[in-house]
Amino acid sequence: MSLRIALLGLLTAAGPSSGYDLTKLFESSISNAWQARHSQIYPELNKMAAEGLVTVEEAGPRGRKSYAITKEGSAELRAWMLDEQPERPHRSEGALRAFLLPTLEPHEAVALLREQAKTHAAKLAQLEGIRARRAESSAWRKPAFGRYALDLGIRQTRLMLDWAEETAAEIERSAGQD
Amino acid sequence: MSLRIALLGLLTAAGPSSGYDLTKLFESSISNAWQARHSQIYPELNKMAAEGLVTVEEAGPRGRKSYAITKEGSAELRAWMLDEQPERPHRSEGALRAFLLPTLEPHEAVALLREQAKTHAAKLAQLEGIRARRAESSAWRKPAFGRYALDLGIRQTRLMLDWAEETAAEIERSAGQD
DNA sequence: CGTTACATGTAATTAGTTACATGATTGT
DNA sequence: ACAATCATGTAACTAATTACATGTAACG
Repeated sequence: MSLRIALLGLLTAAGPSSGYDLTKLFESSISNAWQARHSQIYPELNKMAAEGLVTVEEAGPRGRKSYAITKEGSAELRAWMLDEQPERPHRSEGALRAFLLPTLEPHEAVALLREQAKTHAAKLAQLEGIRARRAESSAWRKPAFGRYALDLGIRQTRLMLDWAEETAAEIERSAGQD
Repeated sequence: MSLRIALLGLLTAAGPSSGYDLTKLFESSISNAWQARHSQIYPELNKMAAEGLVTVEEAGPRGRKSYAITKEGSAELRAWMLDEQPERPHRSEGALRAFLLPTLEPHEAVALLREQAKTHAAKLAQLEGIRARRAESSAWRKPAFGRYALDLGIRQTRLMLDWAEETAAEIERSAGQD
């Protein structure tokens, strides 16, 4: 269901778009929140069109199909935002790795965490760059789109960075006592 | 692949266990990191046994099968921890909601965020309770198992709580200026 | 004329959820 | 006897990934 919601959200945020456009939007704007490949997006758009959540304006070069959200689509999106239960199953390879850290030798765990800290630092720099350069650059209909998710993404990345560094330091300290 | 890793990790952390035990461990200990139903766990254990990553000691009442990790299984787990690429696709309904916040009226968004803050506060209290009561209570072979993942979970939950409250306050402030 | 980007699809496979199905042991 | 818990499985379906397949328009 969430793919559908993400598509309806992008159509609201960016206005009428093709499947191709939406595929790129997944990569460029909400990849921290959700992602999908074109092979999943195209069939879903066709299903949604059949159900009346979006309309197709078949026009444009190369068989391009532009989709626009309908009243029904907006209602579905709104219902999801307001009604849906808060806590759905959540999977995180990062958290799984955290759980499994004690399967490694302390020096290996420390090296792994330091490596990950580097990756998170790079991602953090990238996200902060986006925040600095945002403003009117984006294609959103309201400037607020993307802002809250970006802020959340920056906080989460910083959290992972701090956690990795502090946990590495802690393991080093306790291993040194042996 | 991650289900397999999670199972190998639990068998390392808790020692030989049945599919039933592992199903409960998913619920009670690593639900923040990964979850799986028995209908996914049982077939996966059988596949892993066929591939030699675990051994079956068919014994115990009610057709209970106890699984133990093998050398090959440990090697697979270790390889995943050390070799695997860091950034795999990540989906988060929480982040998707954050992106979609501007589709709501400001007062609705504020109400939603405050509601979520409550949920996160409850979860935080629960996790901190677990941390306070831990020590020798758990079935882990090393006391460190669960500790790093629990710390990470607490940090992440606190982050969501803070983000929800601060974002609610911010939206309220900017909506008040209209 | 060739390459890159645009543009849409389907097929095969793997991962995960929900529902169905069955039976044994323990405790009251 | 009854209920709760232990214990394992399969079937049907939905979600997602990877690979296959095709063709058009724009740019140099």
